[in-house]
Amino acid sequence: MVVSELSEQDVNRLFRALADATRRDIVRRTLVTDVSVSQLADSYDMSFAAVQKHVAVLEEARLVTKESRGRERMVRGNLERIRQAQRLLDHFEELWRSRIDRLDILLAEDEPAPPDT
Amino acid sequence: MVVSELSEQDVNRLFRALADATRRDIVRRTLVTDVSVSQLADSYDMSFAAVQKHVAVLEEARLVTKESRGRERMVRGNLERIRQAQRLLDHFEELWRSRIDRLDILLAEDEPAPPDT
DNA sequence: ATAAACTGCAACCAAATGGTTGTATCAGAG
DNA sequence: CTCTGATACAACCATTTGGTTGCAGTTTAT
Repeated sequence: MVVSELSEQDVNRLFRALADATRRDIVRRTLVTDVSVSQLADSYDMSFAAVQKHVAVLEEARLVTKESRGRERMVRGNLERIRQAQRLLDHFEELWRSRIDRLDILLAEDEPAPPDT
Repeated sequence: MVVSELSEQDVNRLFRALADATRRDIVRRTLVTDVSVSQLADSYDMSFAAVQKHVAVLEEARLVTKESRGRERMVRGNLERIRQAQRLLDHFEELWRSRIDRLDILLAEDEPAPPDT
């Protein structure tokens, strides 16, 4: 189980960070190329401080990292975190498959349902 | 592009709905088997109304559907919505790949960068 | 017909979110 | 050294969120 690295709190932060269009856009841009905070701020119709807060949220969720370069902080998207989110969603798929399996078993049996677990 | 069905608002709701441990658990349970709202409420250490609100959030995000059965409302997880979330994350992966491609091009060239697009 | 179980919804509350402005720090340019 | 650009951070504010209690409406059971 590769996902056990993540606490429930971590998962909360991860999905919450993705639940904002500006932040998703920042992640997209910084996955393609490193961008400074002020470059990002120029792109959105809000204050520098607001963009900075979004970056901070993404950083706490570890969806981006920051690296000092002179007086700028370059923001870089962290693909590994995206992959962790994907793995979490994969688990939901597996659960769903288990429902199908249970149905199959029921259909294949003419005995009463087996003791649970 | 299969994801264009989703507005930014839809995506916000989708990820926000997933950003709560109780709601994720409800989705997991209702993906495996249909469960009534009161059965769900029994499982968590909060009021019935609180659980009902969580279900409502999931319903708005279309992560679950409800179906009347007698006096109960059976909650059923909607895998398709999970898959849409996965596709959204896949797009992030593709963007990241484009970064690599760009690097490859730069390394392979000794001419100045080609006109973009 | 009554009572009990299941649900929906409104009103309320504390805390978190997403934005603002203002001030301070820090690195680079003149 | 001084000015400017880039960032950080605090204080503040409106709205949303996640919880509560209370009440009303339906469906089932007695």
